[in-house]
Amino acid sequence: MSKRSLILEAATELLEASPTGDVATRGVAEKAGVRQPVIYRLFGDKDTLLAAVVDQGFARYLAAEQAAEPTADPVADLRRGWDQHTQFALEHPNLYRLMAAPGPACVPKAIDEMHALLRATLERVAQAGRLAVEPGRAADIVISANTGVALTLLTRPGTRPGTDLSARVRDIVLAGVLVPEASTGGTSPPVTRGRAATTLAALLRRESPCALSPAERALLCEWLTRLTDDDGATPTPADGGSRTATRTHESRTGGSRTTDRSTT
Amino acid sequence: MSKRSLILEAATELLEASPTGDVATRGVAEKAGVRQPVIYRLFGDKDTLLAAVVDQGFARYLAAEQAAEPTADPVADLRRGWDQHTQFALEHPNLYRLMAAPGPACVPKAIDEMHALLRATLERVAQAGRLAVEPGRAADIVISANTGVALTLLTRPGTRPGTDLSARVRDIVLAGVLVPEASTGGTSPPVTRGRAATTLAALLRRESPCALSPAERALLCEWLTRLTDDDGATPTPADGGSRTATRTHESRTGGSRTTDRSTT
DNA sequence: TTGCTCACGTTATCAACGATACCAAGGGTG
DNA sequence: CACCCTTGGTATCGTTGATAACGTGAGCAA
Repeated sequence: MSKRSLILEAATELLEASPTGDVATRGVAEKAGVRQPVIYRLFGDKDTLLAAVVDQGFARYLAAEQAAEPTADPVADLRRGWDQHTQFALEHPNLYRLMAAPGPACVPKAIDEMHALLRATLERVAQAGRLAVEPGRAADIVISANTGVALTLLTRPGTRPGTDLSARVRDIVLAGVLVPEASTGGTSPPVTRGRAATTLAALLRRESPCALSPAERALLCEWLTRLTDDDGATPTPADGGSRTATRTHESRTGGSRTTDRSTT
Repeated sequence: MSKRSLILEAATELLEASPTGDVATRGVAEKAGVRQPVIYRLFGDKDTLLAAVVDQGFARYLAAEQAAEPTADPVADLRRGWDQHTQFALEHPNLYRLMAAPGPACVPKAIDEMHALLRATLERVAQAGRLAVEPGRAADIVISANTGVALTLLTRPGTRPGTDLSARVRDIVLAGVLVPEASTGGTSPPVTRGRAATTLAALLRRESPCALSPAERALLCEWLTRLTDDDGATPTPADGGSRTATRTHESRTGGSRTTDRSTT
């Protein structure tokens, strides 16, 4: 095994085991069985070394994802890609932070590869007539939102445990990027049980006089919150694919002023 | 001016002017006109100092935003908040990176304040009947996506210049979180408490699987019936202006959906 | 006044870090 | 053999975060 690979492997292991998310070149050299200046001879810089570590880690991840990608349903692939992205971030927090929020030396290679892979999937989605925006822009949109969700989950683990933030944002973003699936019937009624509960809870929170006692009201609000969670059917991964676009938001809420006119 | 403020100010200026996004305690001390150990006496740690810098910077931003917030149209406030968030990130990249991707010492205060402010706006949106998910979760969703967009714009300035990524993701995310305007096609639904209770009760009566136990459900239905009875009560005792604003936004701007499919 | 504590600051220093200068084999090639 | 280039090692520099030890002046009791 080449010394470069040894150093890369040692740096990867130390980085993933580091509580601070940082590694020292001396530690890497010692673990790799070489002297410190060898690192600078092979990589030239610590940032370059870390960039190589990130690139290698993401290359592995992307290879694994690319291997299992092509399915008959490109939209399902899209959703699976989002979930794997989030899962990878949670499993490799330090690596992911280095990629998502780099310092001076950027790491464009990993992101670009990821962008390319996502774009390929989006291209298949577009060929199926399901994509609503240009694939490149859609890839930017999806990657941005996915990165934000992953970083939120990383840096704030106490963010409402049990709330599957990633799945929620995924459904929202994909629904905004995809063409709504053939809506059942003419106008699909978007009034679900969860929304009704949300509206009622908000109204209850505001107004004071009520037909219920304060204790009843408190319990009612708690129940309404629980009802807010399930929008009718729990999003099981088996059925979830079809629900992606059932949320037809056919009127883009407000100001697409910049989207239509100026893009040319 | 206290030495603490001097140090904070010096650290802020150095941080914003730093190309690497990092500052040295010696530089901060020199600029503040004090000796280095004073920093450790006042803050105890470099991470704590940086956390204080981030908190102060975000407090200023949040104060400015909070001052200009309350408008008649809460949805418009929501959109403006998103844009100001993105703009602030672009204007203060180092500060924003420290907040969005912190190291060992987290900076929960700034994010929590931001979350609270956004949640207040979302509460007003919910009271207008425009919110589709629980305000707390909606705040998580919006902040996550907004952070991801801001970090993407920061770390990759070459991301398709001219494409207003932030506005696109904003429209998508808000469309996924809000109730579609004029969903029933006709007039805006008068969001009274009794009507929401009626809707929810009807939905509960129809669908069987539920997050509540049968006993809880029965009691909930009874309460909803009682809430339905007081339908004639005043919908808004104090602020009557909020409801008039639910329709201010124009409905649509032509199909932005299938416009640029053919770009390949 | 004297003696004491305590908050505040300074000087000097440590340990770890990234990075570099300089040297020492090894191995082809003429 | 001499020559050069690659590869690696030794020793070291400058900087950084952080700390120990000491000094100083205000407030306060006896």
